[in-house]
Amino acid sequence: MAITIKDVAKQAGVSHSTVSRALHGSSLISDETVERIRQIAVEMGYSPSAAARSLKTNRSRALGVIVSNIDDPFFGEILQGIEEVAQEHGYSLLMAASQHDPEREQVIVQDMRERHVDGLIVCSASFSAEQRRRLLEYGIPIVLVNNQAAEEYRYSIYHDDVDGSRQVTRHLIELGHRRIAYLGNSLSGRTTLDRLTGFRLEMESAGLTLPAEYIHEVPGGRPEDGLAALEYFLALPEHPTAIFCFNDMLAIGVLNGLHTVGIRVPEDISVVGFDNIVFSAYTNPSLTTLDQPKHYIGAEAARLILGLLDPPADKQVPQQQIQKLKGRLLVRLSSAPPIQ
Amino acid sequence: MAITIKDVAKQAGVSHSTVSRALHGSSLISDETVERIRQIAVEMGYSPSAAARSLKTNRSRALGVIVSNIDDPFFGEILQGIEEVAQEHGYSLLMAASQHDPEREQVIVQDMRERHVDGLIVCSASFSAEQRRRLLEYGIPIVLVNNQAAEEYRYSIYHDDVDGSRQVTRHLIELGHRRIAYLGNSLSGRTTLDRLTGFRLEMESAGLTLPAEYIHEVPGGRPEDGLAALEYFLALPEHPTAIFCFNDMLAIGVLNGLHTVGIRVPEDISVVGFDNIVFSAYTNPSLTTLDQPKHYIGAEAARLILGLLDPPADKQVPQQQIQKLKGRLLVRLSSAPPIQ
DNA sequence: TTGAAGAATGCACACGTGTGCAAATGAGAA
DNA sequence: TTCTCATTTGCACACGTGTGCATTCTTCAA
Repeated sequence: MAITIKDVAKQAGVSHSTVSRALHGSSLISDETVERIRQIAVEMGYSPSAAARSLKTNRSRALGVIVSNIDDPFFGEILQGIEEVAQEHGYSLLMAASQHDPEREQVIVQDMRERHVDGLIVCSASFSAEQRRRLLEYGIPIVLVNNQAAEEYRYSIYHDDVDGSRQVTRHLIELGHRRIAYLGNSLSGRTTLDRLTGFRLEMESAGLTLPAEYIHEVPGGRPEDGLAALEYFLALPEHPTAIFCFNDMLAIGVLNGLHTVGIRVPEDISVVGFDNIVFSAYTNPSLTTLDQPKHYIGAEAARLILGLLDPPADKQVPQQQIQKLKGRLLVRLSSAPPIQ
Repeated sequence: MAITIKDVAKQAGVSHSTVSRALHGSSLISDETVERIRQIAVEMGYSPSAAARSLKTNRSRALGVIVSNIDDPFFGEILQGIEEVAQEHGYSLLMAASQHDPEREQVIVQDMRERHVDGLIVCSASFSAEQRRRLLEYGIPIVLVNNQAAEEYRYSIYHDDVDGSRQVTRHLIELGHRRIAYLGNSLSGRTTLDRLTGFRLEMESAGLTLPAEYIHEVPGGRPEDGLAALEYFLALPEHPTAIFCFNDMLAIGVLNGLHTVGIRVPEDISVVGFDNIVFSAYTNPSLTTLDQPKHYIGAEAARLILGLLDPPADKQVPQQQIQKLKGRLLVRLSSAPPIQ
C-alpha cells in the first residue's frame, strides 16, 4: 500500500500526530522537527489521502461544475476561466454534463453530494428547481452562471442579455434596417427570452413594428439548426433585411445557407450573432456579434464561490451576490445598411 | 450533520453493518430487512459518503482527465465522449488543464494521486516522461489519447495521423497539385510530425519534390496562428498551389487571410485541414479535411480504462492495448484542381 | 533543591464505511 | 426435549487523517 502518515512517523521516530502537525506547519512543533519530518516525508514519497482528509475535515477542496454540453465552444471558454481560478486556489474540478436531461441532472446532483463538493457552479441553462432545493438543503453553495433563474438564487453571475440584445438591435436600426427578424433557440429558456425582450424593447422604442412571423425559434443552437431556420425566413413573402441570431453558431449556419443559395451578406441581408465565440471572427464575412466576456464570467464565478468558502478574514460573507455583466458590440462585416 | 449509515441503523433498530449490507444487496440479509432498511434510508434522505467509502475500499469511482486546454473545440468533442461513457458506468470525472505547462502538469498529477483516481486519461499532446513514471509507480492506470509517445505506454488510443495525412495528400496530388505546402504546429509534438511524415511519404511515392521552404511551423494551432503563417507562404517567390494545414483551426485562419487579400479558394489555391471540427463544414468555402472520430476516440478511451478497472469476469485484463483508429477524408469545396 | 511555567510531543478518539468472524435465532430431526 | 444446521444479525476492527487534552521535557526563578 501507499505510504501513510504513520509510516513517516515510524521512520522519524515520532507519533503520527506530530507528523500531521509538522506537515501543516503547526506552531506546536519545533522548527527542527518540522524540517526533519518534511525531509523524511519527501524522501519516502509520502502523499496525503484526500479521502481521509475529506472524511475528517468535511471539506473536499473540490468544486462541482455542471454544464449542458462540454463540446459547446461557448461553455468551453467559461470552463477554461473556472479551471484557471480553481487551480490557482488549489481546488479541483468535478465536471459533469447534463445534456438537458433532467434524469441525468438528478444523478449528477446526487453524485456531487456524495462526493461532498465544497461548492457548485451550474452553467446549464436549465436547472430544475427540485435539484436546486435539494442542494440548498444539503448546504452546498451554488453559483449560477447565465441561468434562467439567476435572480432567484443568492449567488449568481450572468450576462445582461437584455442590454446586449438592445445594443445589437440598435446597431441594426441605426444602419437603417426596418424589417428585422429574430431567430431564437427554444432550448435556452430564459436566455433566448431575454434576448428577444431586448430586441422587442429596442424595436418599440424606435417605433418599429414587429410582425409575428419575424420571430422564429428552433430547438437547438448549432449551425445546422441555423440552416434549417433559414428556410423558414426565406419562405416568407417579404424577407427581412436583417436576421438577429440567438447565438453565433446559429448565425454561422445562416451565413452558410445564405451563401449556398447565393444571397449576399451584407449586401442583400445582414446577419448578426451573439457571444463572440472564437470562430465568429473567421466567418465569411466576419460576424457582427455581441462580445460576451466568457472567460471572465467563468473566472468570476469561481472567485465568487471560493470567496464563500474561504472568506477573507476581514470580510463578512455576503448574503447575496448577483453580478450582471455587460458585453460590448463588435461590429464586423456581416452587417451593413439595407438596400432600399 | 448529514445522515449517516448509523442514523439509519438506529432508526431501523439494527446495527450499522446490517444497513451497509442491506444497501449493497448482500445475500446475507433477509429480503424483508433489506426492503425495510432501503425504505427508511430513502425516507431519511440518506446519502453515502464517497470519502469514507473511498478510504475503506481504496477506490474512488472517479477518473482523472488531463487536457491541454478545455476551450479547444477538438478536445471538447473528445471530452464529451469520455463523459458519456464514464457517467454511464457511474464514474465521475476530475478534470484539469495543463496549459502546456510542465509545472502545472506536475501539480495536477500530484492532485490526481492524492484524490486516488482509479484511472487517468491523458489528452494532452505533451506529457513528460517524469510524470508518467510517477503515475505508473503509484499504480494508476493511464490511457493516452493522441499522445506523442502513444506506443511507449501499455494502453493508448490514437488516431493514425500518418495514414490520415497520406489520404489528404493523395487527394491533393490526384487533383493535380505539385507544389504543396505543409503548415505545422510546433506545440503539438508528435502529432505534427506524424502528419508531416505522412505528407512526405505520399509526396515521395508520387515522385514529387518538396522544397524545404514549403514546410513551415508556427507555435500554436489557432486561427490567428494560421493568419500569421499565411504571410510567410505568400512571401515565397513561388506560391504553393495548395496548403495542407495541421488542423482545421489553422486552416480557418488561412482561409480568412486569403479572402482578405483577395486570393480565391479553391480557384487560386486549395486549402485543406485536419480533424473535422464542427465549424469546418461552415467555412466559406467549406473545408476539405480529415474526419477524425473524436467522440468515438473519447468514448473508446473511457471504455478502455473502465475495462481495466472492472474486468469482465471471463476475460483476462490485457497486458497491453493500443488502438489505432483511422479517419476518413472529407472532400468539400476548399480543394480543387490547380490552374496550370 | 524545588516548583512552576512554557514548549514539545504522544494518547486516544472521531470521521463514515466495509467486512471477517462470532453470536444469536429459528427450524427441523432425532 | 436436545442437538444440528442454516439463516440472520451484531461486534469489533480497519482505512488515513486531524485535534483536544494529558503528559513529558526543558528552562528558569525562587
